[in-house]
Amino acid sequence: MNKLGEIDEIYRQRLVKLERLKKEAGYDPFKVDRYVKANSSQEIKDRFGYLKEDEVAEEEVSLAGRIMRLRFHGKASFAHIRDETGDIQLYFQYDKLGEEKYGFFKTWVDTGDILGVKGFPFRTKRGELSIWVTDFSLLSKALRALPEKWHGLKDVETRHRQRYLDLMVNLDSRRKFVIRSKVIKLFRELLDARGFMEVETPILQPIATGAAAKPFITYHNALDMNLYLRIAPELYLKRLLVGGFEKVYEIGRNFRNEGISTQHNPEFTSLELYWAYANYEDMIKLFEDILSKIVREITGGLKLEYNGMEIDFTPPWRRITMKEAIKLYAGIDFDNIGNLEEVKAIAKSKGVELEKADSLPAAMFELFEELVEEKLVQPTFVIGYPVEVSPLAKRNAGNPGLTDRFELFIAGFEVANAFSELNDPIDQRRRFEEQAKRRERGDEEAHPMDEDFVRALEYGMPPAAGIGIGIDRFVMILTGSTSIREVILFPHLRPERGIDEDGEGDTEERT
RNA sequence: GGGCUGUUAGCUCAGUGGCAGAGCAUCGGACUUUUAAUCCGAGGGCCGCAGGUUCGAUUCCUGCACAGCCCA
Repeated sequence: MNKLGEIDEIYRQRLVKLERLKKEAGYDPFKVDRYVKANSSQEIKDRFGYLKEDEVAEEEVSLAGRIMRLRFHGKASFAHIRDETGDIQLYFQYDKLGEEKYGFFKTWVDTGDILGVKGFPFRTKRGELSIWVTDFSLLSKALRALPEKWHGLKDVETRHRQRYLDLMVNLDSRRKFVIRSKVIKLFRELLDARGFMEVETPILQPIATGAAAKPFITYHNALDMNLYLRIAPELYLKRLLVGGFEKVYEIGRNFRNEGISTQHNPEFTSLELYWAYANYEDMIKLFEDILSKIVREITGGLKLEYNGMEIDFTPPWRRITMKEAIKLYAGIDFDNIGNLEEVKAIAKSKGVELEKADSLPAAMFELFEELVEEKLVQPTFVIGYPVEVSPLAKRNAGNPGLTDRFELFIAGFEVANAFSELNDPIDQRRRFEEQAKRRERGDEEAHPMDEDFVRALEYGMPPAAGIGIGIDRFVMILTGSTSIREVILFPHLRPERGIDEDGEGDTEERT
């Protein structure tokens, strides 16, 4: 890896070159503060695609970007310049530019430099649309060498630590983040068009609730109190329904103090949405619609390939109860199981050690996570979640042991979690108390009591449905990424040796 | 947290118990339509870090760090 503070041969040469450039040519590339560019490489390729070989356009264009490759041939040279829209070839010719300008180019311009360019679009003898350069400005210099032009930058660690390098040279990586941005924009557009209002609720919370997860703890000096980074915005958004907003959503970061994996980053982005006077069935319809529209907008169709699986987003998507799913995929029929000991024995025979489960429904949920989730490749709404594992969801009218909840699975992992919201303050208090008992027994992920939230429900919350969607995971599926780190610009990594190492242990000095 | 694998030049990678290698990149030279341009020449290394074994370790062993994958 190209370490911070490390002076290699190329760096040293470039430093000397920069000093010579300032002295001998009287030019400081870092003093340039703007460049008027009228065009982009993609626009030029689109507009002048009609040019035949050796044909030169009459219109002069200007663009700017990074020099990715350079080929000097005596008195004529080629380069490829990359801007946000892609690459285009530049042709520098002695006769066109004159001795001084051509000499400047040959002497001072390196790969990696940022160049502003004016010239005429033309097509070369070999058929590549290019710019016949009439003038250029060196806008910034690169002191470090670009990664190799053919193999590029492959090292995953460097790609994540130095994302700027990854984005510079790996166009597929750029593509993924463009898609990510578009997906978030599409959510906003589709929700705003349906009358939903985007809101912002606290990230620093006095108690961390709304999900089963361990929070990060931080400290507020002036208030002399601990605060938690939110694990979910859920309870604040529901307070807004109590307050009278009927359709709200929040797109933002949640923080969970848990392990890191290809599907988990300590901070991740969710969309949470609450919809008064609707139930979870309405939510299923809404998100079948919205998600399939996004898939179509991004990929141009409703089918896509992910990790060797073909996934078909054509609605309606399959619905299955958790009990049916376990019967179908794990061969365990809960209708024929009488007690916890029995299910633990069956689970063991399937190679699953039920550790946390202290009730039949909890065992069912754990078996589902262990044996079924990964098999749900096509978009599938799993319904019929036990009330024990759904402390914020409304009970099913016909079966009070179950809740009106669904989770959406795609490609074998959970993408969304939704339910008809529990709005009975008495039941909510009881369920918080049940969770509190779990905490006392050592379950750090159980919900703490939120007295103010219960008080809010006591004023009356309309019946409502809510949903939380993992944006990162959805983007993984849309971009064909098998690791969440591929769709997070700066994923969490341990400190790099010799760089941010001193970030540990000196917190006192920074207060 | 556990297991496996990896860490060698700016990048991508070979390699060996006995002088550290290639391609690209870089530097010098030639070349006025190239496409991984070509040709001639040159420089560049804490072989992740720390110990151990050995006459000798980049190589073998142990520990540590970081990363990737799998499992929990």
